[in-house]
Amino acid sequence: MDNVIDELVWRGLVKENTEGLSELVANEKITLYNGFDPTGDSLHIGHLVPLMALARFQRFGHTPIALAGGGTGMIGDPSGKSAERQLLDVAQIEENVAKIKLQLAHLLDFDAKHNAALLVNNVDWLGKLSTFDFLREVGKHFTINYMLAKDSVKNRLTRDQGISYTEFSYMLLQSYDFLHLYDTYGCKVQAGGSDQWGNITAGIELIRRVRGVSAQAIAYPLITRSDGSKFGKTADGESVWLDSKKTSPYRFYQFWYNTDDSDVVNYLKYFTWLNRKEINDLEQSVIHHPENRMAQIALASEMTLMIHGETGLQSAQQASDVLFGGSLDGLSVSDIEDIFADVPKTEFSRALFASDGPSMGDLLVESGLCASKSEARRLTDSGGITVNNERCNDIRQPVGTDLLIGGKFLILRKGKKNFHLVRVLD
RNA sequence: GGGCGGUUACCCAAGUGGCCAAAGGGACCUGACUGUAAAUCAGCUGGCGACGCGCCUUCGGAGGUUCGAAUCCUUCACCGCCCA
Repeated sequence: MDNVIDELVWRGLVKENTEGLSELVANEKITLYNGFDPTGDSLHIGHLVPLMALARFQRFGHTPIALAGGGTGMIGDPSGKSAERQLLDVAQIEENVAKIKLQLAHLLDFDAKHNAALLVNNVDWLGKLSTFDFLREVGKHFTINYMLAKDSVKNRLTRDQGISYTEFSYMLLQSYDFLHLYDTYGCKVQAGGSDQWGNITAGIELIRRVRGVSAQAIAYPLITRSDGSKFGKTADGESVWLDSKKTSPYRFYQFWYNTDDSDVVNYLKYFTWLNRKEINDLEQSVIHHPENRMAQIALASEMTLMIHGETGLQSAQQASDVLFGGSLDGLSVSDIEDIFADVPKTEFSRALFASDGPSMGDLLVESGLCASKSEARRLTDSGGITVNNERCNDIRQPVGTDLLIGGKFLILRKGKKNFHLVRVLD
């Protein structure tokens, strides 16, 4: 495959694109950018589609720019939002951008010889832009009619809360970003999620008017799951972060491993570096031997390796093998420490276990595995609780030191997948 | 500003004096089956306890009537519709 656009089309990543895009990309090594909001101090897997796409452009010799919306983040993009957003302060955003750069380095090559990726922050130029200049250089080129016609604005106009002048102006700032990057880096292509299309085309419009150049754009589809639920959240509704402190490598691995059969091939295309043949083989495997889950394993491994490295992948796999493979027999104390490093844990003092020890119910609640004693009782009665892989039938059962593995650990499990390590401190 | 209707648990939604910790549906959680899937079936979903039984806290907020209030009254707040 010699054209990045064909590659992206095959991967199902092109939702919209401007007409001249293929030709431009085929004829020259371009510089393109994709913006993202530094609203948190970590990226999550929802950011992966555009970032992986940038990385693919880079592998085809193009130069990617990741634009942190430090300035626009202080304004709030109305796209896809039903209500006015909270404004962030400068210091917070700076801090977020610094942390995010470390994560970007897993995906983009900032040290490449010819086409090193760039990370820029639009507060650097938007912060200097005076209202006066803004109105003369940007505002002058847009009619209100044009702006009102954008979906992001239209949707908000029909709502009671309306839209503030600030958010209404967002598309102009994003347009100015594009113009600035064109002037500074010769950046001719903007990429983004399809919800950004309105803002992106506004930028193309601005460049056409003030520079007479036809800039190009590509928009990625919104990633959906076959059952219609939102991609990127765990079962309990939490985001899956790239930061190992927020989402452990084990949980990260498990997230991908649990992908539905009907989604897994698409995800391999969207998120991994596996090539056409490898993915086709995995697709066959899903069709003929779904129970082997070769595709899920490949997906989970590739993603964990990319984000958490060799060590992260190993510990995630080892933990998964032990936790879902069965027996805890024969594991040493240090094995357990390693394997359960990624599992939530609680530490208790040895004194607590002195006499008969606490009751199972207390332990379940104290460890946070169950929200209340009522819940602990319900789950125990229905057989959903195990201690050291032995089913527990009575929450009043005292837990003495004799149950501790290696005199130190207790492995609590709720249902099939929720593990919790109890560690006794001397 | 005036009139009417509404506010119930995670969400939708019954309930209009005691049998109400509150129907039903969705969603979640757990069990069985399985492939750490999907589908299906079952159970469960305020809290505490001596757990087939009792207690405590909940029906927008605050007061009140009553032996007894989600249910009646007063008042406040918010939402919807109609009239100005």
